[in-house]
Amino acid sequence: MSDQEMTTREAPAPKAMRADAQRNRDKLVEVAAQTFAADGVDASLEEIAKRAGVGIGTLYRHFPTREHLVEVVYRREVEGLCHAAEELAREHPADVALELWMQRFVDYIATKRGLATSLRLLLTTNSTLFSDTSGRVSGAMRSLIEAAAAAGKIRADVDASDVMHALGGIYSAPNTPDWRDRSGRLVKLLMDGLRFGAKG
Amino acid sequence: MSDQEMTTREAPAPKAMRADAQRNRDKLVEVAAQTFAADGVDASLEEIAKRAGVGIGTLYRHFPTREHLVEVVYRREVEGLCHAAEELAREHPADVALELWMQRFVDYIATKRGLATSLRLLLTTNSTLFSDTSGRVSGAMRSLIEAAAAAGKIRADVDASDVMHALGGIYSAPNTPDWRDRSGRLVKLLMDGLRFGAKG
DNA sequence: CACTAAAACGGAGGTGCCTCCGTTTATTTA
DNA sequence: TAAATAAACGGAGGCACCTCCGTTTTAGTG
Repeated sequence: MSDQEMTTREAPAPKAMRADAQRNRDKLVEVAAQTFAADGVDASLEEIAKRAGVGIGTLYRHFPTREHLVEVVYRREVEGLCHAAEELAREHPADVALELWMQRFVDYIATKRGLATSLRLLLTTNSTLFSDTSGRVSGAMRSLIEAAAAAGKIRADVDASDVMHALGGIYSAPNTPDWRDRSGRLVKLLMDGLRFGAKG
Repeated sequence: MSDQEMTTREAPAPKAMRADAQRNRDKLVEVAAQTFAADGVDASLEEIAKRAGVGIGTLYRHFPTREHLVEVVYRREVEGLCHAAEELAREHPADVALELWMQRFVDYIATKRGLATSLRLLLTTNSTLFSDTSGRVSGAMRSLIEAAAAAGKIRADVDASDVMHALGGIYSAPNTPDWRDRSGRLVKLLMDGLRFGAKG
């Protein structure tokens, strides 16, 4: 009711932000996402500020603690994953969309694993973080699966929670160097299983 | 069976330690305990090393992370508390011993509250830490209560878990400046309740 | 004792954290 | 458009972390 802004980009306060502030903030999140992915969540904040082309003071004004920044990056990741689900569904056959999305889901898991360590403390206070994001993710997965089943591309006797459960092994797998490859094979294997007996 | 040492002082490895190493280690723990109590668990490690009269390198050799040091200090605290129970029981009438011990228990709680924050991360991996120490503490309390009850100094229809429960309020009380005083009054009040109806 | 190997010491140095405040820039007002 | 004001910028500076390695000390051995 009282919203006055159309720019619904991620903003900490509902108050409108100055243009340069918004620009810098977006750039910081962008760079932080890349850097965390590449170097882990312990990456230097000064390095992130430098790569984003702003001073360290600016980074700290927007994100008072490292955890704040990590949380925003994580939420953005979830956002991207859910958005990708819609996009893939629009541009590919339902079963292909599902497979491509699951491949991307693997990356998300990797991120989540990395962040979980650094957010463990935060989670004790702000416990809604993981629960509501994982709700959104499984919602996205559900849409893809139902669409694929409705199109007869995969069997109809499974649901999102079954698939999520089948992917559970990714979570517990140790951080071996070939982790990613193995996860990719797991996804392919799972897709074969899903396709087998389609329209049956 | 294979123990070769009598010096059962807190030592990380069963291997005998060089005399100077042991000396420095003990001093560090001693100083760290004081400093953490005075300045909180975020106290500067370099400051602790300096006060202990050793180089920062020595501190890190003995305690690779801050958490290691905090944990050792905490265990020492528990040790002291349990030892105090025996000593007080030896030197005072049973009810006085119990009261004095509970006063000291208040300090222990304060320490534990402070450490809990910094150990929260550690606790997820090493979850035996709090469970086994609190087991020892409640054991000490039980001895004192049973002795006092057996001597007819306090009523016999309460046990350690009742008293622990009654002291629970200390835990949740906010960090007001008069926290300590109020806790002291709570202990006195509780003792009056325990004494009332003794030998009844 | 003198000698030696192994263990422990310690602090310089390189890096990151975070605050503080003088400077710059966007927005509002006249 | 120009001036005024509020907001944001940015980096110097001070402090703490932690590693690395040359120096010192201890505990055996002849």
